[in-house]
Amino acid sequence: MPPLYEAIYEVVCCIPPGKVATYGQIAQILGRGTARLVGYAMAATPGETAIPWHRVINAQGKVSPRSGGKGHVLQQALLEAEGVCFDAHQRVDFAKFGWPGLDSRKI
DNA sequence: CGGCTGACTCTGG
DNA sequence: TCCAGAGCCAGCC
Repeated sequence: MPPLYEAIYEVVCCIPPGKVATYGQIAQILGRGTARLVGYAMAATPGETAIPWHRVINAQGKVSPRSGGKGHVLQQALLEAEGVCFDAHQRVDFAKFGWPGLDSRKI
């Protein structure tokens, strides 16, 4: 596992249940890479690990429709199971469920 | 070393 | 508010 990817996973693991973070936020916390890299790093996730990849969404507050898979549906289900609510447009309210990890920066 | 690919983000219409 | 186009970086042939 590449260092950068591992760092991304580590930050994602710091996201508490019931909260969500954006790709750009993760990249900003790391201080390295861009939002895309974070997304691509997620795509490279084995899935067998305990990485809460479902807590990472795009800047629009919606889950990313990954290539040909139904993972976004599972992602929504996992988030709802943690208490994250979606609106009629399948959007998450960052004011309520946004991860203030960058703002607090107490990690 | 060069080129291709990918779960994003921003700006303009 | 929604759609389309351009820019970007790391990893892997």
